[in-house]
Amino acid sequence: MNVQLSHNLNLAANHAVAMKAPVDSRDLMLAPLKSIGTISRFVRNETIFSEGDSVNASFKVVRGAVRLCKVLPDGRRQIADFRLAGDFFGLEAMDEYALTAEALGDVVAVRYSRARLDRLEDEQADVRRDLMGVLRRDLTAAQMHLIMLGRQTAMERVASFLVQLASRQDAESGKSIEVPMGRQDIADYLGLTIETVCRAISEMKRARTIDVPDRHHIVIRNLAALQSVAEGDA
Amino acid sequence: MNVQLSHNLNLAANHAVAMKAPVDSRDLMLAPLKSIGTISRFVRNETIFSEGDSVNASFKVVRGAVRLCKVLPDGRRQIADFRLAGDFFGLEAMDEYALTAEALGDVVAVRYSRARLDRLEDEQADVRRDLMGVLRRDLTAAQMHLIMLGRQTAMERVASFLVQLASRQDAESGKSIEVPMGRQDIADYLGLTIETVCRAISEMKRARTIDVPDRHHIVIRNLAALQSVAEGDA
DNA sequence: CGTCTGATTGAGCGACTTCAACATATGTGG
DNA sequence: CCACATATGTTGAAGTCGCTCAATCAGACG
Repeated sequence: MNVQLSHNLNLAANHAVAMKAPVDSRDLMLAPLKSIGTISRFVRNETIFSEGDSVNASFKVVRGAVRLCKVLPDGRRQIADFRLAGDFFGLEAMDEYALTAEALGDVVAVRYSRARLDRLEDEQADVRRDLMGVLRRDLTAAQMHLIMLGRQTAMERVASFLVQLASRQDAESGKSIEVPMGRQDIADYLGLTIETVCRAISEMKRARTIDVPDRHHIVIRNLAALQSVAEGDA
Repeated sequence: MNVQLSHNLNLAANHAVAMKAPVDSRDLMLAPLKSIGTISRFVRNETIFSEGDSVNASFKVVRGAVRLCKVLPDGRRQIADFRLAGDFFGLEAMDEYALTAEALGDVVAVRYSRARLDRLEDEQADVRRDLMGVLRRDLTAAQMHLIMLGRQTAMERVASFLVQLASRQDAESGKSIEVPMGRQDIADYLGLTIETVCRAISEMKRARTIDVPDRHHIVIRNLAALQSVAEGDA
């Protein structure tokens, strides 16, 4: 199951693909880490760590999904990223976490003590090299997210988000994708209100681009059309 | 009304700190890099590398400033970050640059061949460890930028930006800060139009929070007030 | 000077938000 | 298993912040 990852990971120019690695590469990498990780479980909406906490561990999602967010004093919330099965989080923190990590649903994760992780990195050069690759990918994803928040319209953001999810789940036209987060989480990730997200989804439904059998599932009826909307091809 | 605990980070200040390496650490760290770097010069608006180019080098700014941006097919532009003296850039790229790097004015930079850099990292563990720290700081800065674009108003963004600049230049109330980029660059960094940036600056001028002797200099008359605006304390 | 580029200000508009009502799950105790 | 409660999602109507369009201004430079 755990095989050393070749670190020549391809990062496609494609926006959505750039945000997430191909699914099969996730479990392959970083076998040496297994020796120092311990399993942690979190229930729905449980806080894994909070902004400002001193850093003593990083994590990797095994099952479930996590949101990384920050809440402003007046309650405004922005989600920086979601972490799904196979993703690391808490890796970018220096001495204090800059973001809060919360379980979207029930979560199983591997916890890596920072002290042990640092030691392992010193001992095994390839561990640090691979983790550096993880940071690079996260930074590139954050930069793409910046463009979305700074310069895309509401429709474009929602379409981009769905393309991202679809890409992550290898879904083509006709397939159904799982949407583990609620509408409010999507809104906070996209820098919109929940109402605007709903209206965008409804409009795509009307345009026969997607179907929504239930809140947590969306059928991609026309992926090409979705991508066009995401890119602003009107 | 309750003042939040110290762990509730001031967004703008946090962002600024995340962007800023202590000045004296810049030249001290990564001394081994000196052996493999070569000096490059770029003129105002020259492209250093373009989105999609295959990666063969990373850089460190010696003098001047660089913008990292992406342009959408229809011309919309988002600046992901500015790099000032002492900052690395192009470090996050995997096999293709995801962003375009352009010289704001005339720029002197050190160019590190990726092949040599990779080799040096393999040979000297502390080089890779330090560069990982750079990536961590960049990622944290990008996450703070995300919050700004997703959840702050125009006034808050402009104020945050000025606080950032001031922090980077160790400026207190009464001091003047240098603004190396034009209004359009500021707008594209903040996800606003140039007009909105102008109006925000004018309003702060009217409120006696700042003075603008010329386009490339701003006097911070009341840093505390500026920070309040940045945090949305109305 | 006149020209050019970048910055500033004003007027009107539109996309997204806000506020409000309603709908659809999901869960709980009787 | 149903009645009710709560959370989450959807739709409509009205308001607002930031954008667009347009005119004017301020330096820089030949």
